[in-house]
Amino acid sequence: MVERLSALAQPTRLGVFRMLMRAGLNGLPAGAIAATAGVPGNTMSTHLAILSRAGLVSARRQSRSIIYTANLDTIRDVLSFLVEDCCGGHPEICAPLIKIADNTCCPPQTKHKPQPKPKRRAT
Amino acid sequence: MVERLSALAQPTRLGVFRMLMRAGLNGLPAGAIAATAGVPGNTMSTHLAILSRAGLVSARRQSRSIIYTANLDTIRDVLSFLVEDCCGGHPEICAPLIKIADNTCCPPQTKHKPQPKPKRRAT
DNA sequence: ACGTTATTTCAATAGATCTCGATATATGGA
DNA sequence: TCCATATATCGAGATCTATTGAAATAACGT
Repeated sequence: MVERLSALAQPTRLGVFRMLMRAGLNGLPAGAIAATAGVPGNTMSTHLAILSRAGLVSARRQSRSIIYTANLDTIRDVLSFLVEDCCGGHPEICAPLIKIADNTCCPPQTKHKPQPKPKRRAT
Repeated sequence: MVERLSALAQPTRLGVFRMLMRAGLNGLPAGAIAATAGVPGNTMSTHLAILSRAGLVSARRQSRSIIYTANLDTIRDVLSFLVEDCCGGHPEICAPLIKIADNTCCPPQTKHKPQPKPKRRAT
């Protein structure tokens, strides 16, 4: 589990992981990922290997390209692990956590990204 | 966000975070946390400072002890960030993620939610 | 004030990680 | 086969992280 969190705890890799989450089942080839992230191919290859070793992404070859896809089951395990037993007999405490899936992951219909709420006035 | 994930990507700190998630609103004093984890006080203090700077835990003084508590809002943001836009128009793909809160965080046998969930069709 | 307990901060070292040039491997086409 | 494309692996230097002894700070009791 630490390996999985470590894999995500790096700016380039976190960006790649989210890119692949959005890309869905189709995934993306290594070259496109590197180009989008603005990182040399060999550097990205190292990062992808780390994500892959952590089980967060899967790779398949398609002709000359290697297509990477996010592994939903693994990320589910990571999230579950973090909130495991958090309620300790007081489910109401965890109410904020329960809304994650419905509000963020699979927003009802038109809603997509959570809009940044204006907390303070811009100066 | 990388700072938050980095804070969790270390065995001692991940253990402490989960310990505090289970401890709930009462939290635990630094000394007890260090003793339970089997780590010297100053080492644990460093780890707690990292979790605190990342916003994952909060600290309050109570007499001579410093009581640490997990910050549920922050961990919710972390989880949301990871699964953001994961569905890309195909909510069924994310079905595994939707079950996290209900199955792991607040298991059904102790379930007692403040408001019902008249939401999507479950399978 | 003094001593005791609880925790933090400082400083130094050991170890791990990030990046990228050079090189190697794999695929497809002529 | 030879060449071009796509990606992976190696190696080394720079940077970051983890740990802990020693010293500092904070609160309480006497």
